[in-house]
Amino acid sequence: MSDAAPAPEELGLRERKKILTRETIASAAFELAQEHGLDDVTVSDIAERAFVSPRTVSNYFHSKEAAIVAADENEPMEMLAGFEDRPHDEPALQSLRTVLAGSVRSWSDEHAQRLRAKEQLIDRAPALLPHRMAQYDELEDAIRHAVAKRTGVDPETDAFSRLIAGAASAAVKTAVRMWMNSDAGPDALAALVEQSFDELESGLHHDA
Amino acid sequence: MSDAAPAPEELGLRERKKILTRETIASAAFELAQEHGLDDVTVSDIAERAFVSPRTVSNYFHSKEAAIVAADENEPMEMLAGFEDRPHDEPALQSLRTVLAGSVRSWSDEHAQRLRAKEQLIDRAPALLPHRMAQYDELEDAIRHAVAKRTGVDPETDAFSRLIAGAASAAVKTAVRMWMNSDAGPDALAALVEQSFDELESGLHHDA
DNA sequence: CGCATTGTTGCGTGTTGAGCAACAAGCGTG
DNA sequence: CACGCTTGTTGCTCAACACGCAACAATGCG
Repeated sequence: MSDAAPAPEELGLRERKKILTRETIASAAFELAQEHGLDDVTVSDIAERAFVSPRTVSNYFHSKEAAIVAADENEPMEMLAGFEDRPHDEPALQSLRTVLAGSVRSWSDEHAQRLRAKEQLIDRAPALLPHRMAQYDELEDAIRHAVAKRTGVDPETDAFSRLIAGAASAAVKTAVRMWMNSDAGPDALAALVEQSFDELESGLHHDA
Repeated sequence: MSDAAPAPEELGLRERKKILTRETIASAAFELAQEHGLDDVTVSDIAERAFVSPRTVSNYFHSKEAAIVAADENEPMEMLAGFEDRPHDEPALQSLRTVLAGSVRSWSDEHAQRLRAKEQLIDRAPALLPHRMAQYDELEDAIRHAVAKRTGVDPETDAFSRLIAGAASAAVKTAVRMWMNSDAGPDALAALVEQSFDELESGLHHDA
């Protein structure tokens, strides 16, 4: 579950199949919701398009909403890849700025476009919002653990890692919200992320 | 019944009754979940304890989870009462610090205790987490609109109000998480809120 | 004091989430 | 390479749920 440092990422066939199934279900759910609207999609519909049984859909997600929101989502751990390699004397906020902006910038145009569409769908179907918020919470958790690990503190009891994780997550969220109604690509999103981090670094004084 | 309802305004009887019903249902839901665990509570149980029909529970909340999380919740607008009265030349972050910390400090010990219990319950029942995150999002929205209103910008397109709202919300969340496993009162929570805002103001440099 | 408005309730229905047991598809070991 | 162990998938079943609808009751207003 929580890959520490070891590199052995040779996944068995089983694991890969599971991941593929999960992605297929999520994509099917998202596409259907986009086509017919959230209320006119059932788990049976999703199952059918994903070539699995309805029961299997339930095995992967507690609800169709969770499945929809999971589509094309970036693993928080992937978003933070490279954080450990940053110089440890660099301020954490700056490391996060570099890594997160870089991660966003590496997205393909297609991936970015799907994420934009997903954000727009969530705005149209408010029932999805809690689940998206939970995803930001996962990102926040990943950041928090990464920061705590670097500074050698307990992620549960350390206030600073919590706060910086929340702030960094808010920076990403802000950038996404600003970007989602434009027609710009990943580069523009990355620039917005950097801009948000700049304001955080300067203590959120309005002139930024 | 069990709650000292904060509905002091001169609302019609109808409005007050609705608010009371909502609070009664939410409290019933929370108490039952605390007593028996989330999975062993049905909407019928909740309805029974709240002296309403199951159908009415559905009228107020889309799910029992939403009802549970709504218990003893502070209206975001109330949390921000007084923000408009702060001097307009004061940095927004400082105004928020004062208002939010003050709001938290004014809570009764009982209210604080119930909120703590709710946080603990949410940790035990992860299915509640998305809904709590959505509540933080509501707080964030309220902050965003308040800040945008003061500076006269469009809350939808202005990046700064989004970011500061997210950061302030993260400050509150951080404080609550740090506080929830202690046995301290509202004053201690308020102090933690102020501490988080201090770190935000100083640009999140670790020495804070 | 009626009439319009609006909250509450019961009913019916399509959907959901999950436990269970059977089956099949990886996987490890000898 | 074949056997058994582990684990993902499926169909079945059922309690619970969300919600539209229409009747009813309480409130608010003129």
